[in-house]
Amino acid sequence: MRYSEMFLPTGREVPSDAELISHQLMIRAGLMRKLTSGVYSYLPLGYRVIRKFEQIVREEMNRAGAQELFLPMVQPAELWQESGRWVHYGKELLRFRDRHDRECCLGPTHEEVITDLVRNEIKSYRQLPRNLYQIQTKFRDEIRPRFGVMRCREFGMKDAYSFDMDEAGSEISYRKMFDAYQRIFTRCGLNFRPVEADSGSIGGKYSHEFMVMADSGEDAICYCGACNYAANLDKAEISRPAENGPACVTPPIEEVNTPGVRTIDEVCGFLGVVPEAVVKTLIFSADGTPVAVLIRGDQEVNEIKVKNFLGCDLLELADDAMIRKVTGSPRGFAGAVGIKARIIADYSLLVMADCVMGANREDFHLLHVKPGRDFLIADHADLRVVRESDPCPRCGAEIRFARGIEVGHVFKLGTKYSKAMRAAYLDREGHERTMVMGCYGIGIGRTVAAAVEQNHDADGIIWPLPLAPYPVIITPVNVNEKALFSAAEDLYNALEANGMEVILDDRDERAGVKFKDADLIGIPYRVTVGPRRLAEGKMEIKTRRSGEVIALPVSEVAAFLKDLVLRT
RNA sequence: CGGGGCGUAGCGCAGCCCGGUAGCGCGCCUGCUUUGGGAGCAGGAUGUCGAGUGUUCAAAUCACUCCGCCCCGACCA
Repeated sequence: MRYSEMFLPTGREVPSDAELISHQLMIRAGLMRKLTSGVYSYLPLGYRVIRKFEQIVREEMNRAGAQELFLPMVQPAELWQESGRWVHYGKELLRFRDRHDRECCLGPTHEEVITDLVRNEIKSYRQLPRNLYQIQTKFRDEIRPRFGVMRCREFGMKDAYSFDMDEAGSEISYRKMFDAYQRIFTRCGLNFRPVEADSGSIGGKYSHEFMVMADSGEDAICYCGACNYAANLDKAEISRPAENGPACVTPPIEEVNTPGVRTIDEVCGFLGVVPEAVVKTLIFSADGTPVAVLIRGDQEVNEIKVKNFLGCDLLELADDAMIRKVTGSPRGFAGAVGIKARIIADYSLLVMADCVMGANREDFHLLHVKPGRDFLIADHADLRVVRESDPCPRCGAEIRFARGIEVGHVFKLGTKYSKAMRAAYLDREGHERTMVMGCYGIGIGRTVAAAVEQNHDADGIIWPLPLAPYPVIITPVNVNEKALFSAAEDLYNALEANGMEVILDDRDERAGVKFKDADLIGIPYRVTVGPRRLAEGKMEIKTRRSGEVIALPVSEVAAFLKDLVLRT
């Protein structure tokens, strides 16, 4: 393509509303433009990158035995009512009514539609397993879109759904997708890591997220330096302590006056104790029922773990009214002794035998409280947020923290949707059985943004070759020098004849301008056609990533480039 | 939704406190010179100052309302 004919608006100014470097560069390099909050247009150059990535995704999905289809974006409310998500999905689901006043929504994901399709068409074990996928636009009315295409409302996603006869089959399907994802992100040249994850509102048994490592990533992950354990911080497990508490003699409970002392810090300062000796009592509302969660004073409750442990739909910190109801006191003095709520405790309580906690009485705390003696704990569980000092739950080695961008997620759904929507088949014996499902997503635009986040320098984007919109740009230094320009054109024609995607920067601009633009848009190889080298019968090839320059005889350039580009 | 910030030319911004003339840099158009890392000179075009209402002889500037965008918290590919 001739640059002069391209729709490629580049800019030298950093857009004022872009925070992340990938967002800034994607705007400056003319890859995309914002239409409205969380909604973006891809320009020709950006769309090329998108299509490159989609092609890699397609190839690997097909290789893994999945089949591509295309599902509707507009979906009827009935399906969502059937799965139960019409109520549970919340405001992210964009709902509207058509002219007949029928309730509809824009698909934020497609479990309902695919399950409906499959249950209508697949009736026999002979037709299983199946894995169906699509690359489609999703709409999620995000609370707060940000970071450009990284977290937007309308976005492209590859979503795949597997249907198996049983759990064992589903495990195999899951593994295939896991492996396909490894290949996809490896082919893109990304530094990534699969981590164990919480399955969130999509539901299901367990899942892995694929994280592109980036300090700017929204997700915190931890991983083990010794074994291959890695998990989202929300999910990271903490082992149950080995010992069952110190065998000390705990003095009887003592109630002390602590006027206005509410927080752990204040309690420690007032009573002269360390946070490790204090028990924090948090009152949660689990689907409206109060639950007291106990944890050591220096530690933090992981609400996702609490939610999963309780199996509730909505978990939030209790309001003042509920706190007063179960503790008989205002916020800040809750404790386990005499509380009118179910008590669950983090494992950290197992080894506490003489602790400080709220007295459920305004301006009072208790000393020398012993769990088991002074109150009963219904359940102990892993309920806290991991810390860097925690050992790896698998091998006990040191754990490390990092940040990442979630570009893919694989879920084992079990029978959550197939049961609710009655997706069943007849087995060999003629018995009706429920299909076992899995679902597998990849954020298309987000992966591209993550690639930019991970591959750029002060001059702009550095595309990994497999994602590059064009692998090569030819830059004649002066288009007004006939011999020079026609040498550039000859090379351009030769490469195009070879089926290569190449830009000829035929603009009547100064060389510096063209170099800056070529760097900004991140083309991996730039051929500079200038008078000095051409006088020697040579052209220069500059590698964007390394900055390395080599000069080759004009006659060898085309073959050399073809080799470079096809080698990968 | 709660908290904070911003809206003036295609982009980045100044002007607003203290009301009276809309400005700078980049980009864009024309011409000449220039041509290996964002050229120089000369000339030129471009604005319902986010929208509405009010105060005033007079509003980008003051007041109120609304809208949009961005950032910090609860969601997820």
